[in-house]
Amino acid sequence: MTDQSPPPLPEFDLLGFTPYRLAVAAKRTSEALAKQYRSRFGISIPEWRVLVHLAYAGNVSVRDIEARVAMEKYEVSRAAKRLEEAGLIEKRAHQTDRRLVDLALTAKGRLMMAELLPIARAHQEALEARLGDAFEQLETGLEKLLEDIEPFSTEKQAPRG
Amino acid sequence: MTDQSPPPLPEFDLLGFTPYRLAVAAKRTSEALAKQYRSRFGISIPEWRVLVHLAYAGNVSVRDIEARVAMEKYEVSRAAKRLEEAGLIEKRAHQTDRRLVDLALTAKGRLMMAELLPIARAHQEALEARLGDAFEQLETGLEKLLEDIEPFSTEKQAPRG
DNA sequence: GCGATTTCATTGCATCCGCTATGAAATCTT
DNA sequence: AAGATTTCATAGCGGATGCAATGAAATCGC
Repeated sequence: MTDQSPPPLPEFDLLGFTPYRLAVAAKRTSEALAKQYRSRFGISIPEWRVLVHLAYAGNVSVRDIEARVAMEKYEVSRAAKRLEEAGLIEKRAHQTDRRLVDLALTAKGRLMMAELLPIARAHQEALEARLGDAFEQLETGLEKLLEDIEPFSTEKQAPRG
Repeated sequence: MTDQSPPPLPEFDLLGFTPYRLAVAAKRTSEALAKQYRSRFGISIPEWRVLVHLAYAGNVSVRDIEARVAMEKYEVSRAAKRLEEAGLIEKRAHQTDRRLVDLALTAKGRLMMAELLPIARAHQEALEARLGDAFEQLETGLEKLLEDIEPFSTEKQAPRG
């Protein structure tokens, strides 16, 4: 006789699945802020990441940003293109290595960041306040989770000043 | 005299910014698995989420899945469309409410899930093992972070068995 | 020093995504 | 019980994303 009843599937709890939980948490924590970035300043998350990096790293190439921030090269490239079109950053050819493109904030970009950064900071503080003690725990977990991906600049850090 | 030096920007550490860290963590933990889903089974993350839900929730509508899993209605709808085209799920009109679409795994879908679920489970276990004690901490943090979004079924739970 | 290889950045293409509008069916209102 | 409102699912459209291919410049190997 052929078996009519389907074979039982192994139990699996999606809501307890760590990759899922992290994805939801990431979306949840960035949603409100990303909406502000977009509606008030017209920038996306990849663009925001590039801007933040430029805000405290001076002139850097696409490659540098890719290495530091968890972004693919083409993401950086496209973000940079849009930011340049918006007049927020400038691209300049590198002095000695003409393959590299040096990125830097324009005055307009700096002004915008001067407005944006405190908002992000406040967001972070609100988040920490809401989590209370749980924030430390979250951090411990994230630290461990990211530990062998975080120390980006293992081989490429020399060229940077 | 005009001020030539740019105004100093407030300090901001992107690498310590929780939304950023969560995004990286989410990407990192799902990357390897998602690649397998895609290359070996041809399914995306939204599709995977729908499948998992169907695997242990029997017949459900798009609306049900939207309520349980953190997905928008149109994401579920499109995932369902692709899954139907792939022969992994079946859509049927609901008995009494013809607006609803009941989704259910096909035999083919069940077979695939029987293969997929143990892989996901092993992935979770490997992750927990790698994190060690830090896993509990991560969980505590995530729990708190998600707490007021997690209890989905507040109003719509009655219809489900 | 010159061709082969590698590195850096961008782009083409196909797909995917988010938002909004649409259509269909049920429920509410009077 | 008929019209207005709400709920459910999908489709259209513009833009974003991922991947692989391309182009340009530097470095390597002989």
